[in-house]
Amino acid sequence: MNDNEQEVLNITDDMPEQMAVRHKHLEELRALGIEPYGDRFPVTDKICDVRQKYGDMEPDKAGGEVSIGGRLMALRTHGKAVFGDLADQEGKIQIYFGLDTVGKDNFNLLKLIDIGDLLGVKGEVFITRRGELTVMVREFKILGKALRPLPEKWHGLKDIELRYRNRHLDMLMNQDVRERFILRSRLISAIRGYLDGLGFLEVETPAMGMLAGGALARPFLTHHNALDLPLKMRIALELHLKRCIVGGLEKVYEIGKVFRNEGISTKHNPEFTMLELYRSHADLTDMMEIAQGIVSTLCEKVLCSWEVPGTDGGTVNLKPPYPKMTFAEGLKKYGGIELSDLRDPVKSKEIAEKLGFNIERKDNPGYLIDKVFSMVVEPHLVNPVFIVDYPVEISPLARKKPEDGSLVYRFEMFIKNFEIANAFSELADPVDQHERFKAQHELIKKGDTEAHPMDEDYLAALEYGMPPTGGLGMGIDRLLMVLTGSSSIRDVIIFPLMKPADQV
RNA sequence: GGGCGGUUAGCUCAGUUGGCAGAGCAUCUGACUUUUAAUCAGAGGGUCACAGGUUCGAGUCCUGUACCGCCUACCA
Repeated sequence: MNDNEQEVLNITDDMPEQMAVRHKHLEELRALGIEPYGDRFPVTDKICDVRQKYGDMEPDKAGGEVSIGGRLMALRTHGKAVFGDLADQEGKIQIYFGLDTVGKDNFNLLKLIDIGDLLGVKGEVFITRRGELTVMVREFKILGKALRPLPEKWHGLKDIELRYRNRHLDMLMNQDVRERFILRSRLISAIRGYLDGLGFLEVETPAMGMLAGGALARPFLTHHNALDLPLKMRIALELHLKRCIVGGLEKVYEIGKVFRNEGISTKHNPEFTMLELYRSHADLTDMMEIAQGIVSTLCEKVLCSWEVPGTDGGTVNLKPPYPKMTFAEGLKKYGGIELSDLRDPVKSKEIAEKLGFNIERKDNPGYLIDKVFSMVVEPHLVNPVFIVDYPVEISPLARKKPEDGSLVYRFEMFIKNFEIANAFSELADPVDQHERFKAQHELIKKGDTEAHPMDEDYLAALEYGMPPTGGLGMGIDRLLMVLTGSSSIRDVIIFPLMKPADQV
C-alpha cells in the first residue's frame, strides 16, 4: 500500500477532469471545516410521504417543515436561485436554494456541491410558479461526496454490461430497477410469511459439505484449509431437509442459494435461489395447494393483481385454481404422440426423426421422453397448469404409483413456459434409494460428472424411517422473472456473475 | 458449445467512398432570484475494446483475442 502513496497523492493529475473537480471540491470543503463523509443528518421524512402529504396543497400556502435525505440527481442554477432534484429510495422531489432563504455562506457552499452528492435537507414545502412541489431549503448538509460523475440525466445508464457490472449505478439511476429489487425482497418475504402461516419451520442447512446431492449437476469445489479438506458447494437443498423430516420436524422449508457449475445464459446463473419445502404426512395434492397458494399470495398481497406481463405484450392470468393435465395427455393434445410410443425403441426413433433431432448421444428412453415433451408440449404451457403423472424414467426420486408402475407421484407447475415448481411424493424406502444411488454411482465410475453421488449419511437417516412426505421445489429467480416480466435472469439477480473484464 | 451483432469523450449516441475525431447531456468560465431535459455566451475533454495486418494514410478494410447482447443447444 505504501508503495502507492505517491500515486494516491497525485491522483488528480491523471484522472478525468470531472473527477479531478470533485476531488478538489472535497478538499475545499474540508478546508472550510466541513466533513463530506461525516455524521448523520436527522432525516425524519420519506420523500414519497412528503409528496403524499402535500401533493394537493394550495399553491399560495406554505407547507410544514420536512427533513429529507437523498441523492442530488440534477442541479439547475439560476443566478441567486438554485433548483435541484433530490431522490431517496422511493421518491424524488425538487429542492430550492435561494440566496436569501439559505443564507450567503450556505449559498456559496453550493459551488462545492456536485450532482450525485448525498444531501440532507431541512425546510418548508411550497409550490413554485410552475406548480412543482418543492422543499425550500433552510438548512442542508453534505452527507457523502460523489467523486465520480453520474451517467447522463436524460438517457440514464443504458449499456447493459455497465448496468450488470455496476448494479449500484443501475439502481441509482433507474428507478424501475430499484423497484424490481424492492419487489424481489417483498415477494420472498411474502413467501416466508405464507409458509410460516401454515406452520412451516425455516431451517438452514449446510451450503458446503463432502457431497453435493439432491439433483443432477456438477458442483463447485472449494477447500477448508485448517482441515485440509476438499469440499463441495450444494446443488440442492433436498437431502438435508429430508433428514430434518426424519428427525421429526414435520413441516420444513429453506430459501437459499444453490450453486451449479454449468453454463450461463439468460435463464441460468451459477448461483441461484431455491425454495424447497417438505411436509410429512402429506401428498401431491397438498403440494399442489401450497404451490398454488404461494403464487396466489404473491399476486394478492404483493403484486395486487392476478395479471402478470406475458411474453408478447399481453398478460397472463394467475388466478387459481390451475387445471391439471397428465404428461401423456399433453403429448397427445399438442403433438398427437402416445407416451407408449416413446417407450417403443422403433416408434420413438421415428418420432425423434420427425421432430428433427437425433438421439445418439444419450440413447435412453428417459432422455427421449423428456426432450420430446419439452419440444412438443412446453411451448404451449403459457397459462398456469399442473402437469401430473410423470413417467418413471425421468423421475428417479419419486414414488411409483401403485396402480401403474410406469408413472410416479410427481407434478410440475408451468407458467409462461417456465417450469416454476417441481413436486414429488418422496421416496422413503431406504433399500430402493440405495439401489438408485448404486446405479448413479456406476455412472460416476464411467465418468458422468453430473450423476448423483452415493450418500451414506442420507441412507442411514432413511433407515430410521421417514414418514410419507410431500416435497416441493421452486426456482425463485425464475418465478420472479415470470412475475416481473423479465426476459433475463440477470434482471432479477442484483449482482449476477460476470466474466472479468479489463477497464470496465 | 454454434451462428449473428455490438464495443468511439464521464454518459447517450453519430461518424458518408479509407483522407484533420463529432453532437447532446455532463464538466469548466461568465450572465441570470421560481427553474425543471432551464436558457444565453464561450472553453476544455479521445489508447476509436485489445493485438496484429493491408495502405502514402485505418474509427472505417482484413485476421486474431476479450467482453457484452440476441438466436440456438443443455442444465432449474
